[in-house]
This record gives sequence, C-alpha cells and structure tokens, in this order.
Amino acid sequence: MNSDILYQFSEQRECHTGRAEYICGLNWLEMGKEITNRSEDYSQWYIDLVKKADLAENSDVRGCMIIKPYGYSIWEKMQQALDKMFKDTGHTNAYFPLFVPKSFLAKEASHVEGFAKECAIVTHYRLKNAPDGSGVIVDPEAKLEEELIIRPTSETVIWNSYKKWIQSYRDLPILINQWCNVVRWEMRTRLFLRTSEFLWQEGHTAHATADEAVKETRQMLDIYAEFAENFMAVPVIKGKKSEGEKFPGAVDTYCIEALMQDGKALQAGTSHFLGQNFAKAFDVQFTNKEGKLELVWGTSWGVSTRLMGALIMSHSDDDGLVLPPKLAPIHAVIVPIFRTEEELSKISEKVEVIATALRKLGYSVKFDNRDNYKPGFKFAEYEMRGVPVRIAIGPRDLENGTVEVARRDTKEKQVMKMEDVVGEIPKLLDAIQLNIYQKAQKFRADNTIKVDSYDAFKKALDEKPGFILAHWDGTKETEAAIKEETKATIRCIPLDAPEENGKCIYSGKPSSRRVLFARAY
RNA sequence: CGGGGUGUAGCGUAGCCCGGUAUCGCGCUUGGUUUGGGACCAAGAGAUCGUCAGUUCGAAUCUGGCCACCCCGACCA
Repeated sequence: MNSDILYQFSEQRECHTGRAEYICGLNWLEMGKEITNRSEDYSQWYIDLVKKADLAENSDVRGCMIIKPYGYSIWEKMQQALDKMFKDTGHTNAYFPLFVPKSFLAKEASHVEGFAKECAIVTHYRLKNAPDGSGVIVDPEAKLEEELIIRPTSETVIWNSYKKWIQSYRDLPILINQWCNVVRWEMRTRLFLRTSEFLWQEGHTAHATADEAVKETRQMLDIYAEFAENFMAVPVIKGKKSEGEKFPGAVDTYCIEALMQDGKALQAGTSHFLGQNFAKAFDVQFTNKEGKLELVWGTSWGVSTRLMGALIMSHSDDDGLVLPPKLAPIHAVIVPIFRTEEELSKISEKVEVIATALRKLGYSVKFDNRDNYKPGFKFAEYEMRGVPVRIAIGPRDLENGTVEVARRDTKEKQVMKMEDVVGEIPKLLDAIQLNIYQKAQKFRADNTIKVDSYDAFKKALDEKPGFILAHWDGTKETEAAIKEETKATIRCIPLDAPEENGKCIYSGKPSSRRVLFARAY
C-alpha cells in the first residue's frame, strides 16, 4: 500500500491519537500493523469514501442523504439501464401518490405489522405563528381526520387503484413500474445503505393466474441479477428468502445477494410473489373467461439507491472508487500536462480530435484543463472518483505523437500512439468491465465456504467472514436462534442449490439442501 | 428507546480543568514562481464559540435547561 495515500485518508482522524489509525481498502493495515476489528473500520472507510468520491453526504435532515451530482449521475445510469430492461419486458412507468391513508395500510395484516414500526406520519396540514412569538407551531386546529402515512412502499396505494382498474381477464395483466422515493424511519442510517428516505423503483403487477405471476416474479429476479452482473459487475446469488426474512405481505420473496469486500452480505434486490394477499385485502377480483369471479394474483419487485452502496463496496480499493465502465458517468478523462498557455492550446488541439472521435462512439469524455491544479492532483482526484480510463498528454507526447493511457482497475499505464487511442479505448473499457467482474467473482469464491458443524460455522464467521453454505432444518426457531447467537442470517435458499442430504448444523435434524448464511448489512 | 460522545470560519480542529472576545491546518482571494503522481512563497478575507437562561466587573471557558448531530445496541432494503 502507498503510505502517502494512507496518510491522506488518515489525516482527519489523526489528531485523536496523534497517529494515523485509518484503514483503506483491502489491506487492513494500520501503518503496517494488523487490525483486528475489520468491520468497524471498513464501515468508516466506506463512509469517508462516499464523501471523498463526491457521491453523497449526510443531510441536516435526520437520517436523510444528499446525493451529490456525481453520485446522482451514477444512479441515473443505473436507472436508464434498468428502465430499458423493464420496458423490453413489457412494463410501463406510472406514478402514484406519496401519501398512504392509514386505513389502506391496515388492510393487509402482515404488511402493516412489517411496516408499522418505521412509518413517518402526517397528522396536520397547517402551521401558525406561535402565540409567544417564538416561531411557528403546528396549528392544533388543522388536524387531519385520517392520518397520512408517507409511503414506505406502494403496494396499498397501487392495489387500491387496481381494484378500480380491473374487471375482466381482458384487463390483465397490468405491468407497472414507478420510480419514486419512499420513507422508512430507521433507527440508524448509513449513506446509501440505509437512509430514512431513499430512491427506488417499485414494480407492481397483476395477473390472472398464479403461474403467470410466479413467472413474472422470477423474470424480474433474473433481470436484477443480469443488471447486477452485466452492468454493475457484481456477481450475485439468486435465491428465495426464508419465512422469517420474507417481505411482509408476500407469499414468496426472491432476492439477489452480493458479497461485500469486508465479508458481509448485501441484499441488492427483491422480487415478491404476493399470491392473492393484496387482492384479498383490497377486494380486487376479475371475471374470467368462464364468467366466474376470481381474485387477482400479484407481484412486486424493487431495487433502490442501496445498489450504489453495493457498487462502492464491491470494487473500491485503497485509492478510492472503481466504477464499471457501463455505469461510469465519465468513461475517460484527459489530463493535459503543460507549462504555458501556448503549450495548453497545442495539447488542446490534439485532445479535441481524440475527444470528438470517442464521443462519436458514445463515450463520455472529460477534458480537465483547469490551470489551478497540477496533473498529480488530478490523477489522484479521478482515481478517487473511479473514472475507468485516464489519458495524459504532455509536451513529451506532442513530440513523439503519443499519449499515456492509465486504467483505474489495475493502475497500469501504457504509452500509445496518438492515432491508436480511439481504437484502443473501447477495447480497454470492455477489458476493465470484465476484469472487475472477474475479480469480484474470485473474491466471492475465495470467501464462500461450506461448513458441516455449528463450531465450524462460528469459527468461519469470526475468522473468515463471507458466505457460508450450511444445512438448516427449515424451521423459524433454528433460524432465530442462530441469528441471536451469531448475528448471521439466512440470506437466501439459493435457487441453484443442488439436492444434498445432510444434517442441520444447529439442531442436527435432516436437511435436503444447503442454504446461504452470512452477516449482512 | 438504552449506553457513550461531540457541537468554535466552508471543512477539520486547539483553547475549556485553572474565566480576560479565539489557535492551527485545509480550502478561498490576490500576486509571483511552479506543472509527467496530491506544488511553493508572500499578502489578505472569513467566527454573534449550537441555543436559552444563570453566576460574574467580565463567559468559548463555570452552573442549569433545551436543541442538533455522530458512534455502539434493539429495528431494517
């Protein structure tokens, strides 16, 4: 590790102890010393990275986050890619209200139980000046007859509409998605991973048959997995949630689980088969071909700005963020190296040609000709922000007809002929996309183990955190006991898990397949 | 909601124990020298010390209330 960069990371915490005690990336070194408590320091490292890479910051509003322009542009890239995949599979976008009348939420029993503890509630609609002149107060006269919940998710509002929209089998299926914000009043928040308000997409579909709804649920899970792997370069495990972990109101919850670099799991997306639960709660029935009334079958599925957290924690290294080219707001940055105005204008001419050609191919290119920062500063800055490719051009290159091309993922530099650059950059970007995916895949493989006893299970959690495949008897009680004792949860029952007879690591009862355990975010 | 901590310039902080209107670094502005891995020198601007009250000739500092935020738990995408 480069100790200068370590020092850079460290300076803010240095004053407390008089020495650097900071951790960067994967090396877990404290100025050459081993660190024992990984997760706490990783957590701090993550938050600092989010701030330093200019992605987001804490808002003065409790538990909320300000997504800064650079961070938001990554989110936009994600939105674009996902939105296209949704539309390619027949979905359309719509928008439903932010407010959920309290009575709506109460209609589905397990749903209300699941969300009741984390709702923000609107009780009044007016303020007035305080009688004692101390500011404004809530006008007690302006109390709402029925309180409004700020949506923690939109199943209830949407199914309330579906009731009005659906009469016949000819009205089905309804395949709707909405991009919006939701509020869940969490006790503790963390940038991108858990914030009081977050941005997401939620799909809500209604179908005439269970079979069709199940197919939709699985299709969307596949889309999420494809997005994670192809765009984010994050390998994920597709699986089904246990009873204890499933969505309130769902019959089955499917999810994709990713492994972060500190060995903790992150749920990156969920797709729920709702059965007829919401149709029952909102009395949504349709007349089938035979003229008989039937309840509608539903699904819902979502991914949120939490994906940003997954992206950051999957690829980042000691020098900052590493972005997969497919989601990078800037594919290549061009840094000129110059002394005089004259030199800069000569370089600019060459840059113009390269940048224009690359942009024509659909790449986003930034030419950073600021004269108040030195090249070294800019190099470090774009590395921190994860820009995949950097092109440097200086007087030396003008003379030789070359440029220096550096890739963010491996930090390798090569000198290229100027006329080759436009042809080589696309290849390089593809190589980077593939490389960081393979790297993440290897990391996951190296940090996934099978265990066959509870002792080995606990040992693995302490010594080599990661995914653990183990047998489980399928009961809620065992799941809860393991969670209580080890903080590890069943992330999912992997869809591709092979049949394998074994004994539950906790109870010793028989089990027919291994499930995926980990400590999770 | 329990346990711990912090509030001083845009950011990070010193000063607080032992009262006398505020330290240093980053950043910012101007001028000069620099520029192939986080430049340097000089000059400058920028703070009702979280808030309200009390003690005092005098409060960033002592006392009390309030507020906000952070960290560790319970909760959770």
